Amino acid sequence: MTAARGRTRDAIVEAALELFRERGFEGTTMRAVAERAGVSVGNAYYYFSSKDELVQGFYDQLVAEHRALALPELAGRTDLASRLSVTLHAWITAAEPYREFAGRFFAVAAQPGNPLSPFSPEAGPARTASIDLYREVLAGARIDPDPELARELPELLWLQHLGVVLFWVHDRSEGAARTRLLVDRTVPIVARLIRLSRMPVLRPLGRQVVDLVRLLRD
Amino acid sequence: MTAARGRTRDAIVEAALELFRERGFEGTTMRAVAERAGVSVGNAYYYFSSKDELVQGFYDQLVAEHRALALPELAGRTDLASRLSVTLHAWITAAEPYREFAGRFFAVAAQPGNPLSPFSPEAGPARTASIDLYREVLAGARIDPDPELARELPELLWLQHLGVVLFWVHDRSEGAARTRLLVDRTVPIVARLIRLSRMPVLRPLGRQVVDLVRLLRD
DNA sequence: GTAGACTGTTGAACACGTTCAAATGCTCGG
DNA sequence: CCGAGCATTTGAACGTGTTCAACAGTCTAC
Repeated sequence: MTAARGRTRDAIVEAALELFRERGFEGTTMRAVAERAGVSVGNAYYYFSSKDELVQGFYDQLVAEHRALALPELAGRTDLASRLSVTLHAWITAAEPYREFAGRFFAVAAQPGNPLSPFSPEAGPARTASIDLYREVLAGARIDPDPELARELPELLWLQHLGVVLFWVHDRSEGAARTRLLVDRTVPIVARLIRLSRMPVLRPLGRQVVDLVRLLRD
Repeated sequence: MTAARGRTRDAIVEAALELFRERGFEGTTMRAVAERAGVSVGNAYYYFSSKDELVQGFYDQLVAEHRALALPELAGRTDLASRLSVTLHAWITAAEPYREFAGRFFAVAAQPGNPLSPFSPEAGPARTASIDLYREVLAGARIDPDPELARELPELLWLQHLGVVLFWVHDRSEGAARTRLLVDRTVPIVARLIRLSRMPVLRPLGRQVVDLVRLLRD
């Protein structure tokens, strides 16, 4: 019975997200998730092979919220620096409610081989969605970078995004103020580098960076 | 009895490192550590407040081994790119025996607030030692970077080092071949950027980077 | 030398993530 | 309608990291 299957699954995810918000990741026990979802512990494990896997739902949701928040801000802007800026700030805003347990969560995700790692196959859809957003950020900007570099730029901007996330996770400042400052400082550097990428002196550098990204991707 | 205290502590660290090597981090139980060290479980917790904390010993040892391996290679070299290269390759060599459990370990270390985080106060000595090594890497090279930038370069190179470590943790290739490739591709980029840092067009960029590092450091 | 305090040590007990054999419900060919 | 096969569900049980009340050993002050 597929409908029932879906209902049970959804109930478990919903209960988990609620509890994560209420008590954080560590503070949430599988027994509590099962109880709130109205199922047995074993049943939760029938659908999710580990506690870690329960947060994939949160993962997907965050990407969607980020997009929903960023797109309206992007409309009408053509300057790359400002497009990048609103996109990164939108992420910080979208992630805000999860700050407390995000640390633990991202630590889990940082584990190699973990399905929650942003580089894992399982996270492929969420990763692609995120990279695509940066593709749109670039598409709407009046820029004219080195063409070779241009092809890798969405992925490069996504890597910048990951860097911001990494910083955010460690950021304990009120309202993630330091992360916002980091964004404000980083964005002009990146925008300037992209603008300069056509300069003859920097051409070889651009090529090296392109090679590097391709190596990273396999 | 300070001597006994030290002896017990050492026995626990030693047992832990042995077992980590034999069975990995996850495969090592606190009960096994305590048994091999000839103490009770509770006693192990008297000295180390968690299993995670047991790996601080490994941390310190690795930094020392890295230095010991890098210094002889550095002697006689004056080209920055090659000095950077041998230093990073030396780290990969030093870390090789711990590849299997390093993933779990670094995941723990990536957790904000965790004493094992490279940014934590507890890891201060190991961090300083590592940054100092890069200070020496720079000191022995014939380079002439923007002076403002020069002051932040050791820390910047250490950040590059962290990036390599992060990649290495996820690298499953034979003999960490991909990480070595990454180093070979990254080092020329960094060396070129430093060389170019005096160029007028790049001056403002250098300043922005310096500001950024200072922000990161608090 | 002894009382008291402090340091070091013990192992049973706890809460948790996870597993698994067994029970229950569901589907579909006959 | 039956029953065989499959999907779903259960909760007790296991092994783990961690805690804690109790005990033992050592030092200090008198």
